[in-house]
Amino acid sequence: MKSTDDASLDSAFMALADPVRRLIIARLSRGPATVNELAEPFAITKQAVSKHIQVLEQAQLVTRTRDAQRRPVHLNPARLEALTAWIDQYRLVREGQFRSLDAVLHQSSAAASGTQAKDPS
Amino acid sequence: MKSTDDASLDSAFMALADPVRRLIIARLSRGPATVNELAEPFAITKQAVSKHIQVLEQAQLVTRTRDAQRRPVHLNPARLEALTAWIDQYRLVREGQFRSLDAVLHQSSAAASGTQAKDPS
DNA sequence: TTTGTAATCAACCAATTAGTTGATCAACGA
DNA sequence: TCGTTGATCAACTAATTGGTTGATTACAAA
Repeated sequence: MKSTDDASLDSAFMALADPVRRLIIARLSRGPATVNELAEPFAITKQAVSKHIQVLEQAQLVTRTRDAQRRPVHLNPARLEALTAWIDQYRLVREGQFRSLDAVLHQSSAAASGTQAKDPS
Repeated sequence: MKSTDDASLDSAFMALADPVRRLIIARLSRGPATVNELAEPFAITKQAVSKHIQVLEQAQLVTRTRDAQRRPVHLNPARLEALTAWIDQYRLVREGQFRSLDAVLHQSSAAASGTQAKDPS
């Protein structure tokens, strides 16, 4: 199970695509917390927050431990790191290079093969 | 308009939470492309890909230029950078520190105030 | 055992989303 | 002007999501 699986990235980015879940992440970066503690700042029910945490857990962005009837939620920084790793693949691409070239690209794409950017992998 | 607005992060992470859109990003990192070119590898209609690109454009992850009847799509690496910036806020958090501490945290949370991690902002 | 608390499960609703098909717009080439 | 190509718009369907309320499980304290 690589940490940059397609489905894994799916669930992780999806999990972060919600302001409530991002605030939960921010809160957990200052230490673990229970569902009740996490739910407090929000104007939604505890059940709704519990669902959000399930989403984060499925995305492996957080883990839960067991302690009596409490189930403290912990941040999993390793998974966040996997996301930056994915993004960095593409944001490090040379920027302006193609911007002025694209007018030529589609014109020559049929005629001249090899001028188009080819897969550098 | 800061690049790390709440709504802005919303749309950006949401945009990346789809394998088709991530593949489009990957493709665009090798240079701009038209909708038809981007749609080719996928088993969905061109209209569907056009919608995906609209999502990426709203998230400001890509931009479009105008060239005759073609509308080449370009990657916007600056926006990707904003995402890594957000993530890095939280993934750089000290890891193991709280993991062993949380058993104490909830026990002392009611009695001793101030021992709990408080907002460092 | 009974009571109280932390959290989840289950069922349901409203809103959004990804995809489709069909029609339309815009620009080029003959 | 007419036909072709690139791309979007519009309307619709099926599936998913975020939220609710009410019931239930698990544990601890009395």
